[in-house]
Amino acid sequence: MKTELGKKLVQNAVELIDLLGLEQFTFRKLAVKMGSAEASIYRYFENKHQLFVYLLNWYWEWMAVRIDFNTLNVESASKRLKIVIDVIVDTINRNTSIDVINEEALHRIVVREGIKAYHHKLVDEDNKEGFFLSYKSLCGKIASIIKEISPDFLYSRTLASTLIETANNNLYFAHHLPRLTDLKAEAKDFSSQLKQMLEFFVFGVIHANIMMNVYLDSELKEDMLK
Amino acid sequence: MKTELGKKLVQNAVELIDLLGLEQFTFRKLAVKMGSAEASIYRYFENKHQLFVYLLNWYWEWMAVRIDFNTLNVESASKRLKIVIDVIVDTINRNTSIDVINEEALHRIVVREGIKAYHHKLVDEDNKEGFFLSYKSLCGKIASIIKEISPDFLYSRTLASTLIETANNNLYFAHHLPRLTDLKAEAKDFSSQLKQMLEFFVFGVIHANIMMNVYLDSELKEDMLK
DNA sequence: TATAAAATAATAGTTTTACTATCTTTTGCA
DNA sequence: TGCAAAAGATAGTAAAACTATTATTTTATA
Repeated sequence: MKTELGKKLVQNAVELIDLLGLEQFTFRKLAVKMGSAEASIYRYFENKHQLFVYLLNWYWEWMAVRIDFNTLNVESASKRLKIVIDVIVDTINRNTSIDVINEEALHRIVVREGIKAYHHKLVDEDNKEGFFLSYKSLCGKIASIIKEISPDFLYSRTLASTLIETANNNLYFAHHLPRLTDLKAEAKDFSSQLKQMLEFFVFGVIHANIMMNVYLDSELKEDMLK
Repeated sequence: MKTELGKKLVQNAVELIDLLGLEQFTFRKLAVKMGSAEASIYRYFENKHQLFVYLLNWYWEWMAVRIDFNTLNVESASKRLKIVIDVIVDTINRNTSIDVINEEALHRIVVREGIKAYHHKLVDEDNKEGFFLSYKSLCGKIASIIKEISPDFLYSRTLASTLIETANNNLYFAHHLPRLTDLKAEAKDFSSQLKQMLEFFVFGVIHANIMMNVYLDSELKEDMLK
């Protein structure tokens, strides 16, 4: 991101992956789009996978920054968690003339193909290299908010990663595999419906154990206990 | 699956994808392993992606059969849903001499790379071809059990797909990205811990609206409502 | 049973992708 | 001005993805 070519590279990579999909995207095509040479790109990234992971890290860190910015001075942990959901679901309006990265295009890439970064045979090697630190840190940030809301909640990390993945999945499903979700992509208030559903899921689970102790109907309680 | 070569192909494909990962797996390597020719494989499958989708469909249909078999004559919908969770999490002991498909290897493939089947640029084309009917039908089956438990629950499809994906994710995370889950892969009773967690999540969400009406503490209720 | 048609197998290609090597040119900047 | 680092141009290799062609076997039925 320090050199002109580096910026151009990342900018064009996001646009081209958004357009072609990760599988059809090649360094050669990127070079042609940029009016540059394939070999020049290899000076920045060893291969397509490393470029992809770089872009995802950029996204995850951008998310963390947006969460920090938007939750600053918000006392209530519950309110902060709701803001997290807003940040995950919404993309912001970007300033085309200033921004290097097209955040909306990158968001589409993340929703469609982000999981591929870590769902492969060589995850462990990648993980040792620190490829997923940003994602793990983002989940950690969300998990700690959950812990604030309910300190004795056992599954804060799982809930944090599930929140992110469920948000992206249902956005994707609504557009491409509608039978896998209850949301309708056509709905005018789709994004607020998605947020509402995520809040329902997240707060439902967080308060499940609290509520279990209150709601003493034996049959239901039995359902929830092993 | 009707011809000898077809069986050998599918059997060897599962073993090789398990071993190499989808990216490193090629038709040439498969042909060498089978002692057959690359072109012969192309007569069965147009390309690697179609073979992969075939294997996933086999898996999803196998899951549906196992669910039907194990929930037969089980009255309580809650109990049936728990059985669904058991079926998703556990792999069964296989009979090496009879089975064409190594279900444990296929399960590892699904957990690690199953999502790649539908997370790509050409989903819509694939979906039109009916590539994901088995998966959608499996989710539908689970969603209808959820509906039985709570007929006014709004998110049965989402919860069904989230259940499957969360089960696979947390199994995968525990082994490769432990900071993204609360479960410990080393734990002796790992699989029962995973089931317990999934039950907690699923029943927690299902009963969230019921319990909301009972648990009237205003602050918490406010948290859960938009 | 003979034989043509159809299905399957093996062989040998082509094209594209992923990556490397090498040399030349440009450019930032001391 | 000089010079090191970055970038560009060119050309290559190895493997992957896919195809066309020919050979062999199976099957269908006269």
